[in-house]
Amino acid sequence: MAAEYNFSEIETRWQRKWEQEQPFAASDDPALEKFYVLIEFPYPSGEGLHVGHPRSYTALDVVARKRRMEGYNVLFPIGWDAFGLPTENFAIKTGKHPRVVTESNINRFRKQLKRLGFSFDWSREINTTDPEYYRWTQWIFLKLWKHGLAYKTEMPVNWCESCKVGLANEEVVGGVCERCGGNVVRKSRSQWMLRITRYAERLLDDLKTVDFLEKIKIQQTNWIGRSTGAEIDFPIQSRPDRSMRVFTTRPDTLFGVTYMVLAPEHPLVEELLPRSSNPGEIEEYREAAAHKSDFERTEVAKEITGVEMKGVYARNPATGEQIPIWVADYVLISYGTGAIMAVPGHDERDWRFARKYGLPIVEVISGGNIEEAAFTEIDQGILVNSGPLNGLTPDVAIQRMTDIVESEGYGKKSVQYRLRDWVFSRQRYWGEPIPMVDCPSCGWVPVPEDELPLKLPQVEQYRTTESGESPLALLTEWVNTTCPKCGEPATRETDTMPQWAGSSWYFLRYADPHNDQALAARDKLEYWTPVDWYNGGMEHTTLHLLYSRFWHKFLFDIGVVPTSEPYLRRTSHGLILGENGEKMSKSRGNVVNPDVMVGKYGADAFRLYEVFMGPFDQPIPWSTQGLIGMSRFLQRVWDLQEKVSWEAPGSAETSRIVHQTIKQVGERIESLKFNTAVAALMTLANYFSSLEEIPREDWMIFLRLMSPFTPHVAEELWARLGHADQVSLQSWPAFDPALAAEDEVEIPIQINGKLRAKFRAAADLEDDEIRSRAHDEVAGHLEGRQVRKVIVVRRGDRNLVNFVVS
RNA sequence: GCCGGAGUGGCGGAAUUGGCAGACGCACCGGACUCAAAAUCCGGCGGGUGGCGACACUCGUGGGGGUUCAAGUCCCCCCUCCGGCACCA
Repeated sequence: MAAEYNFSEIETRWQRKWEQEQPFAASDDPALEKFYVLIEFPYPSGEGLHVGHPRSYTALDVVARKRRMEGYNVLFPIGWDAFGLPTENFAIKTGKHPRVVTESNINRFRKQLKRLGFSFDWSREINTTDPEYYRWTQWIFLKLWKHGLAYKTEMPVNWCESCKVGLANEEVVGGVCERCGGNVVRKSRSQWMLRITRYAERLLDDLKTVDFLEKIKIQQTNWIGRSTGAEIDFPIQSRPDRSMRVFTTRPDTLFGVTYMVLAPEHPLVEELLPRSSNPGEIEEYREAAAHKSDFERTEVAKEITGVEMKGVYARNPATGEQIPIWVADYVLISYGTGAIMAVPGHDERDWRFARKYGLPIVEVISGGNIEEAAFTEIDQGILVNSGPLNGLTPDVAIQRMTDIVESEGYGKKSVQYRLRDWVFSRQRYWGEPIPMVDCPSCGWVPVPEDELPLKLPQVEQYRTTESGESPLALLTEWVNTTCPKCGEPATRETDTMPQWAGSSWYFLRYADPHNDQALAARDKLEYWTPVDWYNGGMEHTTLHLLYSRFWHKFLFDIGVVPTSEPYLRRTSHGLILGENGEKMSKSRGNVVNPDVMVGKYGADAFRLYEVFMGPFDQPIPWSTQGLIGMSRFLQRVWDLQEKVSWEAPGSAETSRIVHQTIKQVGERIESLKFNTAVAALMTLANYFSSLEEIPREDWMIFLRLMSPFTPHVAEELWARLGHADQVSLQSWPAFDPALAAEDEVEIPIQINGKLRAKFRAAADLEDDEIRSRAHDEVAGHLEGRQVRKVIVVRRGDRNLVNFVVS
């Protein structure tokens, strides 16, 4: 009689062995074929591990373990994305240093992860808050600066009026402060920016070269938001030396322009103000627009407003017509040229605006009813009232007009991106200090590379100052320094980097985590990168993925990394919801604690449930009952070892099912269908339990297939067969199609598409034979009816006969 | 508003991409074991009609229409839910 299935004893024992022997450490041997599996490294929050974390980790652990068994040298690393707001907020509340808080959070996370038996290479653990790590984050920043990709400019920040704190965008929820619910306004501040827009085109085009889930590519594409069109100059009548440049995607509608609009922040407004007859009114409007928060600006979206610059006119370069100029905040300074030509007949917003202020609406494309609504279709209608464009379709007219403006010299083809430059400053304590010095005579001067890391100094308080500066600004002796260039007194930058900084390159550090000469040695990067398979949450598809691709492309350009894309394949997992189907949160009281679950049912059952619960990429509600089902399954598997026999002869049937399972499990892991991979294993186990004896060879195959999912129990059962080595270090079972093939198949018979009967036949039976056997089987149904056609389908194990009768 | 995803038993979900709808698991029901319960094992489990019965017929994948010998899967229209973006010219 075998011993009880004591999962906790078994799991602790194997985990201890792995801890001592480090069997999953990746070796830097270039002779081996490598495979780099990456999960998003966690933020070590004070709440500890969430049941959502292990969903992705287990899935990729399955992949990593399978690849190892397939003979690859697998790198499956782990680390900590440890800078960030919750820790800082906790520090503000308790006065504990964020470093101390971070350390204890990490210790807890590490312990929790180890308890789940992931095959991480713990020797490569990294931590973004470690000065030896952020030294290189700062180094990359200096390189960006040197190449003109970092600059400082006035930018609005989110400012909570009641907390007196600058907020990150993520902390502004519905226009109010996430923590106190106070009103958030925009304050202008000088901020560090990164020119990600310079990479917009490559970030977009290179998506074609990588294997990301289609929806991820679509989200990135939308986020980058490429628009092609033309820039056109409209001369200002009273200022012949000035013109107003607009961007439009519809140059074909140039003859329909009835007014122009400048964004309130547009510099031309200032210039033209004295020429207008109503400067006061315009000033007032600008003031009001400036004081609107983002929230108000979008809230008021339905109500479109503006003010005319009376007495100032532009001239339509195509028609020579005089057109009025308006200032309106539905035009954004940050997109295009900050100015538009308004075509109310064929743009929905312009139409609403024209209606409201009684501006003329001219039809230049027939096909709609511009009295009712703007006609915006691009694949319908014919150009009218448009001189040389008359009679063309809009798509042709767009090309024609672009050529005209170019040849006439008042415009040019133009591509605009919705992507904005990356606001890289945070007025926060718990982040990487930006290694720059402000010198009165030299301007911004980088801290010399050999002085990195520029360590985060000790402070008394962690809160952003009343004036909205980082807490570092209060450290006079730290702020006051000398200029690295001229040696004169200068001041340090006190802003820190956003949390996105450390995570934009961490996967490179894993290749060579202890290097103190470079972020990683070139040969190690050449060996390990790019990442072969990266999985993470959909919430990171836009920002993190884009930022890290941007940094990687930059590092490629300056010769630091060998490839221009960091990740070959990117997949994503769905959220785990509470049992009630709502998002898990403390306030909803539906949080499931992984420690409790692992304690009660074991890590193997927990892992198995994490991947079995449903389709990997979809949100799924948690079900503790479902987890209990997994623990029952493992108990049954444990009991099966009783039946394993050296003598059992093995049968064709058993081999067939075993080999079908090898195929299914393998394929389903590769295509992220972990839930059905587990189902196939269960089917095999159910089959085993119907046998009197299980042939030892077949059982060994089963254990190898199980081991990526439930490594502890698989090792234990493997060891109990008398093996001294580990099952996770065995090779992945080879699939033999000949053994998997059925020699007899069941053939369903349909009459007019309706199932009427089935029969069993040899798999190699001739079609004619099948037809006549099938005919006999359903003779009763066919009596008195005329068979018009017989369809026989023979496709692998998909067989079918259909009689079409009348 | 725009972009994406989804809608299948009481529940989570399968269905090799046009070929037997409901794999696998949960819940539930019945039986065995037990003094009893739990655990475990065996059996059942979409709806309807007929039959004591193995079974037969019939309806059934959000709704409506279509293509096809054959539709959960393809096409058109509509409804609902989830995620992302949102005055982007």
